[in-house]
Amino acid sequence: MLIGALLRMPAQAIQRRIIAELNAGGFDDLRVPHMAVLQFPGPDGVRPGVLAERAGMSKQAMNQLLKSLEALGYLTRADAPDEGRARLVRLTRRGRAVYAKMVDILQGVEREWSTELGAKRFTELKELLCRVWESPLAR
Amino acid sequence: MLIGALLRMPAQAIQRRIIAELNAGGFDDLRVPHMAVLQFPGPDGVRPGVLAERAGMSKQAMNQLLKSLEALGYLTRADAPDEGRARLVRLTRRGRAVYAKMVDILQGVEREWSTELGAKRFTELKELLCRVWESPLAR
DNA sequence: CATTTTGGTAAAGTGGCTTTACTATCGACG
DNA sequence: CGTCGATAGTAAAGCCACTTTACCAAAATG
Repeated sequence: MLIGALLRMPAQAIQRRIIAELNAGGFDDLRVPHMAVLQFPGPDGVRPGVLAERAGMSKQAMNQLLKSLEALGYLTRADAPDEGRARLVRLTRRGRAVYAKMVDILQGVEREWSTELGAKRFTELKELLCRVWESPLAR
Repeated sequence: MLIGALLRMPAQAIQRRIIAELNAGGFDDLRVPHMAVLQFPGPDGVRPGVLAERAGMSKQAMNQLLKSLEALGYLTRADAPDEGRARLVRLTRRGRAVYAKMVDILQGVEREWSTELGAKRFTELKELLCRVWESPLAR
């Protein structure tokens, strides 16, 4: 079993679970593509272009997602105070609520994995993944 | 940093790299959605419906991908010998070539990570991910 | 101040996925 | 053996996300 599949499968499982639990928990208007915006570390105080680059998509595509989430009441796009042409995404109360819910869900996943693997091994896993993340390989 | 991001980011990086290297290596007609078919453990000898379930999409969507890959010469859809209504996907020579290329790319990634982390830690990482995969959590 | 670059927006086009609907085959049961 | 429900696959229409192309405004460059 190669590393690609070993990372992809649990990552997908977590993604499906987040969507399902958000939809069941009062945020039934969120769809898979919206996750590109809400992904860690979240869009609050960030420029649209930066979000686009993070998500690996065009600025236009990101802008559509942002307009959608703005219409649904999760965020606003305000003019940046310092630079005339820039804008800043700000989460609304509802936006902060959904982000907090996502953190909750993920912490639930971590508790389950920790029980399954043992706390020591789970910590080890996270540390190894952190090392990968810090290295330039994962970019 | 929560486990969702720690798994997602390297998984995405690997995905991007696979696409880029395949496109640069003589398979420039493959797009991201096609990866849903070529994903481990590969489509050879498998029924369309099974592939759809693996990829987490409808049978119709999978069928469109299969038709696309058939038109590009990567696979064929033959009638299953045992059951009249079933079909079996078979990789063509070109299909096997691209699958082998994907394995090559992933082994390259594994070598790099192994160098970066150290062989011992990399093996440890894979073993932990295997444990997660074997447990029912990752489904 | 003119030119280029950068951040963002807008609209049309493309393509992938879902929904709805259908055919063919298999298995179970009377 | 024949009917009926379930299963495997296909087909077409609609929707939605993303790209492409084009554009405007503000900043940086000279």
